Amino acid sequence: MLAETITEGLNPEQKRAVETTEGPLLVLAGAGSGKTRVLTHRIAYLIGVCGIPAESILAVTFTNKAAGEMRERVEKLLGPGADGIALGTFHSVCVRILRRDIHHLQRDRGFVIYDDADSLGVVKETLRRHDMDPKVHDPRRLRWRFDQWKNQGLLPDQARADAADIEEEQSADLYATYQKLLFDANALDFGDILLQTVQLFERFPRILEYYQRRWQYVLVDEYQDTNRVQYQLVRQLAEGHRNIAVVGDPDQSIYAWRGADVRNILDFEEDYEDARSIKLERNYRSTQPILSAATAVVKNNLDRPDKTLFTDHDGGDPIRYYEAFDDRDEAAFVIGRIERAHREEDMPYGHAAILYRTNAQSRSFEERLLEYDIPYTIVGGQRFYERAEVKDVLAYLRLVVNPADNQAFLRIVNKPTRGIGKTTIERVQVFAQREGLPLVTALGQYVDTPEGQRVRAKAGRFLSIMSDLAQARERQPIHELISHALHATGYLEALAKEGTPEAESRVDNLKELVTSAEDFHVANQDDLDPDRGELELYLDQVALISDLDSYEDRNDRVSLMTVHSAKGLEFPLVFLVGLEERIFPHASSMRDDGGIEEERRLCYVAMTRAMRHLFITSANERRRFGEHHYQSPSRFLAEVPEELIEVLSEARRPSRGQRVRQAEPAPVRDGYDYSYSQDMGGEEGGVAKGTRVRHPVFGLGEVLAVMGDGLNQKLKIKFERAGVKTVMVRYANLELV
DNA sequence: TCTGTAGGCGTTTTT
DNA sequence: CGCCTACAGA
Repeated sequence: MLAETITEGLNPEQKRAVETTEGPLLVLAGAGSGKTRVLTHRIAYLIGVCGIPAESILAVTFTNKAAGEMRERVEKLLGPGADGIALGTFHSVCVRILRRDIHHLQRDRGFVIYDDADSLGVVKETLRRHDMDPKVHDPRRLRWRFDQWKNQGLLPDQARADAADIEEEQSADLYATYQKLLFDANALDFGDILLQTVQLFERFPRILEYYQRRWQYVLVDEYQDTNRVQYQLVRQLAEGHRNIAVVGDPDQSIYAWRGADVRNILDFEEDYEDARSIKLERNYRSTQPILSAATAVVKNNLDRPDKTLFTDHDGGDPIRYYEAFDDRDEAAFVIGRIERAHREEDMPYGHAAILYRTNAQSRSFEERLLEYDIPYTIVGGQRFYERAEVKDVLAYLRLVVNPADNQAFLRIVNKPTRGIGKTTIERVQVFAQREGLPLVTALGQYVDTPEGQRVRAKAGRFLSIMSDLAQARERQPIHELISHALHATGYLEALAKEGTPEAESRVDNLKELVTSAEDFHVANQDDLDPDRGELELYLDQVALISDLDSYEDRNDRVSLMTVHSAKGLEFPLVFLVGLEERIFPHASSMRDDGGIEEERRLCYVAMTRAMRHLFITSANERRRFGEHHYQSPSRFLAEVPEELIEVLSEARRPSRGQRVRQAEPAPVRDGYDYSYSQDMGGEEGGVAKGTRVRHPVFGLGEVLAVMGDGLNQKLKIKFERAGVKTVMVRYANLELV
């Protein structure tokens, strides 16, 4: 194949990045600078021009979507020659390694992958084993801590050795128990997948050598988002041949909270001496105003390498800013604009994206879109494979594959209810712990003990379902197996009996699951692993899939997603919403400078998603947790040069009558406080029994009773239309009448 | 043991 | 506000 065919159309820097095949290479690629292009052309160049076998190339990404896109584009360049490239996420690559070699760590190759919910269950079990109260020791927080340790590449004993205080030591002990429980369940959590791989390589150099020899060329995408373990893994694999190419952008490092360390990319040239580095600064995506605005914002970060993006796209709209009265007004504005562009300019709905900081913000937009009957997709939030009904069925299958999967067992022993309640389960747990058995096995033996007699018949039904499924698995393809399980377990029947709209939608989801399993079956027909059945492969896949991965950019739907999810995507028309202090930047990021800088990078990522039009909005008043909060526009807004912004309107607050106010501003309650809430109430406002007030929702009413004072003062009010309600003075937004 | 409901609590971002 | 858990009653 001719080198020119592959490098054609690349700019000089991109071309250099493609042709520099040997030795360590750092590509600093600004937003929209053709990063994926470089990666894919580089792979094609290695194979097509240098004659490197596809099998010798490893390319790692963070999302399956990025991996899929890359494979597609390489295939376009090479045709079927692209088969055999190891191309996947860090997690999927490591799972493949572990499926082959984890037995060296004295573990079973048939392990299951635990998701967040499963692992939270294990944390709770951990606390139980230590006789600790989950109310005192927050399970989520503990899990987060374990995860951080894993991200750092630390096993329990190392974590304990590094512990700064008694409390951390205690957590490290819990971590040890947690790992033991995972081990017993023959399960790995997300963090383990990476950590155990690094462990494997560290302890068995000969296995590492095998992979080093196999993958002569290693490419890493989004290198700025790698954490410690990922860094170690890359290092291990690149040792020896040192053909390591990493691509990334320090300005787009937005995963520090997950243990990512920008230093990995910033220090690359020191880590790998004689590394070459190439900067891609030409932007092919956005107009100049958008680029200038985004750059102006991120330039406020002190800790960043100098880099300026430029574009040939001359002209372009200024950024438009709308300050909304409240979240509903904000949604109305955004949807109105989308509708107008669709109607007047024939813009396909798929060209528009609404980006927000937190998932919870999607609601008001969703409502409005529904109202206007505009098609949309929400990426993230509740994931398909995390829906209760889907997880339930999958739990049956997981238990078939791996009887040690106690989380799966606990999830479905009594689902649908078959009379195996809490007491029975607790007894079985005790029995299992004493005998050192997995729970299913323990249940089988428990029913033969004298105290187990009572549940014998009920448990027998469950156990026979399990053995029926085990047999069905031998002869049925995955989608039929799932369908079989839905019937055999009585799951569908139970839902049908409910008859609620909710149950119906669950049935729909389960149908969709069967359909998608059939797709999987068809797609995987040819590469069957004799060692591992279809079911195992399927379970791996669903465990590692994310919502974004199944997101197809359909041309006819508005996209709604968090800024994090939007990384790597682009849209002609972008609405960056909720640009308010304490939302973006988020309140929890304000504890240290690093937090604010990460938020600022996040803002940069958000703005650079826009190709042609960028709208920014903020709302003065917002309901959160059902309470009213007042916030000021984000500091990031002030960082955009004035001449690049067109302000569309000043929000005016409707003023009717005197507001009920509290004399003193609210003291900050804690780090999470949204203290822009307007505090009202107290005697100063003149609220007393008999006072007539107006509530924004309930209308006119009369105060029946005043309860408490200060911040937590509540009023019992009899409303003319809404009846008697109790409201918190400081959130109710009352007016004196 | 199951089912319904009251109360508490939470939201940052995700492979 | 809405979800989940804990608890009470059947």
